[in-house]
Amino acid sequence: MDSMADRLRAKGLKVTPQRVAIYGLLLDTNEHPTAERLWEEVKKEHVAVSFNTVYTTLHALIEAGLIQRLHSGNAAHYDADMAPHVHLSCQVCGEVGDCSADIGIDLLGISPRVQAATGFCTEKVELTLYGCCAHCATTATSIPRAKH
Amino acid sequence: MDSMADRLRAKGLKVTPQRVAIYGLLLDTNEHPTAERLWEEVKKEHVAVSFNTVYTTLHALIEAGLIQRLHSGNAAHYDADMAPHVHLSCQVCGEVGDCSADIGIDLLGISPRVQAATGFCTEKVELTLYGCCAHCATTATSIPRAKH
DNA sequence: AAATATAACAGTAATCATTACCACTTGGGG
DNA sequence: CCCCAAGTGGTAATGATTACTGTTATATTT
Repeated sequence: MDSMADRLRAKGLKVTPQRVAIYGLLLDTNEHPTAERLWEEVKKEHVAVSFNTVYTTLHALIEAGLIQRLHSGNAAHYDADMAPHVHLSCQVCGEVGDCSADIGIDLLGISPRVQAATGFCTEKVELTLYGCCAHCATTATSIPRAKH
Repeated sequence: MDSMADRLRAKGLKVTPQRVAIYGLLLDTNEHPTAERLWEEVKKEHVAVSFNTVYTTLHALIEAGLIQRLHSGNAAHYDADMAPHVHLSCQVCGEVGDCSADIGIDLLGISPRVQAATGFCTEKVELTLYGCCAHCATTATSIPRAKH
């Protein structure tokens, strides 16, 4: 079967408990945690792992094209969903989520049009909306201050 | 006339040589420099300014809604053009530019649709394309290594 | 299944961007 | 012209990320 381990091996990456744990967590969640949050989750799970290894592992997974890194604030967020999609970054709670709804944007079609118009060769498209998520809007205790 | 100074005063900001220099540079260029690059440019111009002041000034300008901050890499880039537009981030030379061509994306229309679908209240939309700019593609001396 | 080469891990230290702090200076309304 | 809130500059601190190095585990070979 096409397990995580197979996918790792297919990219020439050794299969270690740490990698399986980190990649598995990213695949299971539809949130997009930061490296630090991911580290806490991994430790909570079962696996002893250093903070450094989280970074190096994430870097290895990015190089292998298995996950992507999002520039959605001051700290990097990581996403196992490689299909281009819209991200919602809440400036109050700091969470980054997907926009599940179809908002009629053809993200895939952008690259060829830009290439034709400007000669820019696109490798990755990132569409991020910054604002206040529905949850934080209701529990409006703190004033939304943009804390990039 | 609607000078820089007037715009600063209208936002309750004092007009200092440092602010005029920094804001002026951002208005003049259609590049989107980082804070460090901006610092070098300001010093080159005429004004003695500390690196710290560049940051605080940029922050003040952002708060006033006169410029915007872009999350287009590891370092922040700044843009005096407040209209939502597409950015092209070259992973080879690190420059961030505008996509002048119309690529048929309705950036303004996204916010209300997302609000209706998910309840997310959008304050700012950022659409960035990561890849290799036309210039770096021709002078292909270095291998494009995604540094993120 | 043991040996071996190679890649990964953990811990610390270093780097880079950004922010905080505080004493001193300055713009601009009264 | 004077005063004071706001701005500036210098240094120090923080937070995120990367580099380095000795040790350990994986996958492959024998």
